[in-house]
Amino acid sequence: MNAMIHPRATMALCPYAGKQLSHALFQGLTRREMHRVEQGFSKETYASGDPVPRDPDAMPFLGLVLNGALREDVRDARGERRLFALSFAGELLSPLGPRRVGGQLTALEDTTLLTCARDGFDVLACEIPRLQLNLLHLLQGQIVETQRWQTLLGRKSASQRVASILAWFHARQGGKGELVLPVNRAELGQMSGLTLETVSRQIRALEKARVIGLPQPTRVQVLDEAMLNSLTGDALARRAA
Amino acid sequence: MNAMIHPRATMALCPYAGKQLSHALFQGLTRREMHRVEQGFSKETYASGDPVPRDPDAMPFLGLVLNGALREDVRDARGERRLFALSFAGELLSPLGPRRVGGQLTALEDTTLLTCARDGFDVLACEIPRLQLNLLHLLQGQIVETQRWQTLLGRKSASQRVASILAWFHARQGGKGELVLPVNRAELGQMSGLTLETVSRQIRALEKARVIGLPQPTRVQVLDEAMLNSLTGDALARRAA
DNA sequence: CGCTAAATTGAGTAATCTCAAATCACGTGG
DNA sequence: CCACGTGATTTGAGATTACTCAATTTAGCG
Repeated sequence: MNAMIHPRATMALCPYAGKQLSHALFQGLTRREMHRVEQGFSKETYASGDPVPRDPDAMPFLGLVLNGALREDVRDARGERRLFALSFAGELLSPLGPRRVGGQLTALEDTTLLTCARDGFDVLACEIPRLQLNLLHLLQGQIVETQRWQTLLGRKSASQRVASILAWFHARQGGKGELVLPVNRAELGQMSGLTLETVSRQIRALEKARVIGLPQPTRVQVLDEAMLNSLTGDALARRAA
Repeated sequence: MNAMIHPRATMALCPYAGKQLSHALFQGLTRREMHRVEQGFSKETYASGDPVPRDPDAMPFLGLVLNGALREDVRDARGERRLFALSFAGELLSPLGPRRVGGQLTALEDTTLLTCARDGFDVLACEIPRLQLNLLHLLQGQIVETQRWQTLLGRKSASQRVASILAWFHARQGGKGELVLPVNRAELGQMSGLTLETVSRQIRALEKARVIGLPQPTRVQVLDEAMLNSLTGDALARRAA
């Protein structure tokens, strides 16, 4: 994307930045359609820590994370703000329409976001049926993803939850040998429904078991990927006919 | 999308049964569009306990529960079948596309289901933009619903989970004074991530606290709705500016 | 009236949380 | 470059919660 310096939350709009937009939402579109899409969407870049100035209540929108990562915080029953979800490159940013009260998006690293007002998207989708199909595919993926969390939160032990989250980050970051935890222990706990102490103990246990290395608290080397995956408790349970 | 006879499962197909199809998915459609819709969807009825003979893996479809209720079972990591979700009248039946391996739908009571193959729906949605908009609204609602479960499973105590589930059934069944639990204690436990014993103890505790009455194990009288709601732990947390 | 499955209850155990203290990581100023 | 301060992380110990296993009671049904 291009140069863009900003103190806090400056944000540049560039309807078409010269490079191809690449995202599953645009799969299979013709060049003409892509051109149309580029007019309807706007691209924004955020530096690490920048809030995304959007109020989905006021104006529903569709967001695509082109690269980087975002965190979504919600306000819980007691009014506390807590980490609710993370979105990585290639993902759809939250669903659409009004989000939970008090939701807030923040860039975790340098992030490029492609957004489009909900109304505008409806128009585009009518013109480009393929766009609609792609959106449904993405939403489906999102729901499957949510089900994974439901399993995690409902039926897993602390060690399985932590292994699952690490494996998830690992996969999201391309399966490299080393991954970076974009959130601290307390936030890992909020995501997994555990306390920060329990998260810490489980991570250390994985380190002591030589499943992971921990050169720094936020850096994790995956030493034994197979073991990590098996510790998630997600059996290979395919076909049990 | 027509005639199809099934071995087991009493189920009648009636492309158009004379009565108006009423569902949020069809809100705002013209009569002409409704006619088109009626051709694309098929209506099926199931008696209590009937399985819904669908393999979403083989043929993705969209399902609307017109009345009655369905349960969805999935196969967990150990290959065990367990209750995953319930769908009541007016709801969208699972999302779309491939479901988890081993998923199975079963009618909990006399149920009318309106279904449409995924491909057919895409065609319809192109013709009728409003249909697509409505679907997105429904999906959004579904995701919000899933988030509610995520909160329940991740951050609630046993008593809050049980209160939440009862309050949820209560709301789903129209908020009458008495509600019927369509599932047993073990299944309530599977939904809420608790054991059947814990569910039982919590329900009895609510009874002893005179929040609910329990004339029969599957019948619950809501004696103190306000108390029940407060016990869910979902604070009224609006605006805390 | 049995029979069977569901539900309840009890007692002991295991896992996780809470609270508190110690250690570590890292940026700042000397 | 190093001491210092702050916040994150780790560790420990005891309290709680929910689970497990077992026994008992209840509900539904022929």
